Amino acid sequence: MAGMRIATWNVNSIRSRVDRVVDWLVRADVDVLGMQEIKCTPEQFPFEAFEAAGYAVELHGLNQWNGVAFASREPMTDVEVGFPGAPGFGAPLEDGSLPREARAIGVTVAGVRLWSLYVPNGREIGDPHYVYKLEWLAALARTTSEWLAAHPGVPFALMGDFNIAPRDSDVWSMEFFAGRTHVSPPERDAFAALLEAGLEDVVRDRVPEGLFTYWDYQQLRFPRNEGMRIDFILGSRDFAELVTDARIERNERKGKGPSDHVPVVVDLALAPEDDDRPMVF
DNA sequence: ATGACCACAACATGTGGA
Repeated sequence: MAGMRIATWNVNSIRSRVDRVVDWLVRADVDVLGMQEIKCTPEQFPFEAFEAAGYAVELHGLNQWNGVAFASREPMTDVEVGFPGAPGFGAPLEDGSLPREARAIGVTVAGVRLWSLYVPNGREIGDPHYVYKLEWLAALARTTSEWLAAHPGVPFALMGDFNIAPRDSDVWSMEFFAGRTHVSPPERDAFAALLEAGLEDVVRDRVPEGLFTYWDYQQLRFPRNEGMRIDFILGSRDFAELVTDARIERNERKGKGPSDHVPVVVDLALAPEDDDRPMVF
């Protein structure tokens, strides 16, 4: 294949939105979609709608909370659930460890390593969920750094709902977010550590400033355009060099029954295999 | 019009989202 279209989307329950998601996949001609907040187990996942549209699915879902997945028209290999060092959260298990939540799944497609991530929310600054969020992100940065060092030259990307607005322009009002999560310095430092590990935001410079990926359902946030940019595709240098275009699909927030997040899309140029493509001199 | 929360489990209302 000469190119591949990759997207990430927090779908906020796949069972309540499968028709919208699959319709968009086909309409937008997406090859690989990373989903977050599927909110279901494998037994509950609506595989049929994806398969009928030509997509295979790999997922990590434990219960009605969180849950991440990939849908792809190209073969997925090396499926990995959770990442090394990811902390758990909640009441300790019998062995004293904490339960691991369904927040990370990795796959390889056409030689590109991709992760679909749902970063913990954090709730309020200082809350145990906030501490967990920061520890989870620190572990992610460590593992990313180690993986990149061990796999030189392999295009790699983390994509998903990071629940962090790294710049003031990524929220509709810094006054509104004063003292709240998503914009606090420790969260922004945790995001910066991912960039220091060797990743870059491959979408930002290709979309307008102030174009958000999330708008709360409440208080007319979408029609007032009071949103946040918290969904990202962070690629390694080898990944970034393949990117030819990027989009935020704002229109998917419109209409009946939308997710509160919209898809983020990148197009990759892949080296053509020596197959059916005529050589052009 | 882009429009005044939504999804889950469960069946009343609590939890979680951000």
